[in-house]
Amino acid sequence: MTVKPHSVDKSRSMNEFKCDNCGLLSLCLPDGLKPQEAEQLEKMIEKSPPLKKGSYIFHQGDPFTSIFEVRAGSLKTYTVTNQGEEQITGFYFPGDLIALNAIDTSSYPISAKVLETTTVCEIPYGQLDRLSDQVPRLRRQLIRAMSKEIREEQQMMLLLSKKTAEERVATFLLKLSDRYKRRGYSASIFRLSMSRNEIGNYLGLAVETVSRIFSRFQKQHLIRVEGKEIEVLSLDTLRQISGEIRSDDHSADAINLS
Amino acid sequence: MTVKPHSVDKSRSMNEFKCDNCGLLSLCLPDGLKPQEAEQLEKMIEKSPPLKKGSYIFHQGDPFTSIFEVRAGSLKTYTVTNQGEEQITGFYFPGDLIALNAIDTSSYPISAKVLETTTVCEIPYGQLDRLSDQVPRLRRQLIRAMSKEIREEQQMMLLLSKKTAEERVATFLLKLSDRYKRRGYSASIFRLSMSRNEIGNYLGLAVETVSRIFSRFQKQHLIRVEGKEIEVLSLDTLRQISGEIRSDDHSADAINLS
DNA sequence: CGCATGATTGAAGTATATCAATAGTGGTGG
DNA sequence: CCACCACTATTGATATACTTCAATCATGCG
Repeated sequence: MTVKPHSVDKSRSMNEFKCDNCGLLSLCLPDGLKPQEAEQLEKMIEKSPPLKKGSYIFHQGDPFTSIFEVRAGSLKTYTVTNQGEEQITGFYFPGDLIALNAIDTSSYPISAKVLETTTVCEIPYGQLDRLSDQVPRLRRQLIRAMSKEIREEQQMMLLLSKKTAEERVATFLLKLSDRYKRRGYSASIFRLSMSRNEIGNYLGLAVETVSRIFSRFQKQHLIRVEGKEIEVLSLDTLRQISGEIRSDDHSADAINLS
Repeated sequence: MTVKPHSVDKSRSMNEFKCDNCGLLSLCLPDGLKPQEAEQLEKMIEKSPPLKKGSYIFHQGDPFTSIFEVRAGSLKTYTVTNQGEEQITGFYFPGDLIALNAIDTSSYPISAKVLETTTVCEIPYGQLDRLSDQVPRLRRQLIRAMSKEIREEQQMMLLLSKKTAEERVATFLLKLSDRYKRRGYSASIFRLSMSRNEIGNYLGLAVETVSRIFSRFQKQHLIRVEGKEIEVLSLDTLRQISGEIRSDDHSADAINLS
């Protein structure tokens, strides 16, 4: 099932794949690159064949060679503790970059496992690094992506350290909703590509707790759950529960003191 | 008490400060820079006067201008939730870089508050970014530092999500020990610059729990606590408790134990 | 020095985990 | 295409690690 980085199919026919809508150029590189720069980048990138659910992009401990970008589908990354427990460190969707945490190491500190049929782009880091010398914009985009990742993980620390189970689940659903929305999909109806178990693992909760809270939210008509299908019925209420008030901009928002 | 970034004293006499032992050149930039490169970097960096305990390097929401490096002392960074709760995201010691999470934002997403008399170097990011164009090594070091930060936060996620209170405290002490050791101080005797409250906040525990576990560890002769003074009596046992077995080869790639 | 703040220790409460049992899903091969 | 089986999800009952509340003790700063 494992697909090693180097085993990514390099024999794709030319032009079958264009980086035009590649995340490193769009989502991850919002400023865009000049056509010429884009071409250089494109040359070094290899697109994987569709990877089946359960296959690995890389395993924890594998020698680090490349970062990856999700093109389609979704995946999870996780570390394994010495006790053999798995801790999911993130879920990734099209446009997201993976393995930014491996850049200054010799081997991947996490595993990346595909949640549904997924394609990724492999970006050999050595080449990216070299190209960065010539294309400052590329370097900037990489740094931006990393900075963002740091912030998101700090948000996770806050979630894991301070939030109740309900707040966690609400936050999780909102985050998903937002990510789908940014990608042009519905913000209110989507399909969870991860299991309840994986959600619980990620959120620091038992499966049963996740399940119970889904049921509770459904009873309160905040969401409609049907297996992996989720419909968010009240983003606003969910936002209140999540503890992220996010008053969009007029942020004079009073302290919501309880 | 607040010291805004722009208010950092720029009127220091020349040569009172040398970057030779600056973390961006040493700890954070292990490969080192060529003398000429170092000089360029040095020119843009402003060293703060000693900042007193309780003062701020920057506040959450302040416009982002610079990253900072701790030169002496220590500080904490934290976010504030909408409910007004504080979540500490990290403790920083000499050589550590702060505000790597702000690079792609217009304002600092965290506050940085000094825990004891501390000096920092201010590195205006615009200038650093420009210099990075000319000095690839600099860019690489920045990226390395960020990659490492991402990994450390993932370790924190694991800690917060999977570890028991005892494991958390043990892990915390080991991490501190390791950081002091790397800086040339004793790995077994050191002074906690943060309060029990701050430790608890960081580890996702109540103060009382931290206190109790300190007492318990002391009773088991794993540590000796006397206020803020800590002596680690059995690194090995602590390591076992921490859940990070680390088959201890003193590796460069050491488990980035958080 | 003295008082506010931080630390410790004990007792009681609670959110969530764990255990357990049932129900639902989806993938596979006959 | 259906039937089967393993896996995943749901729901309830019980257990527990940690929090919260409370009271005392220590510390260090003005």
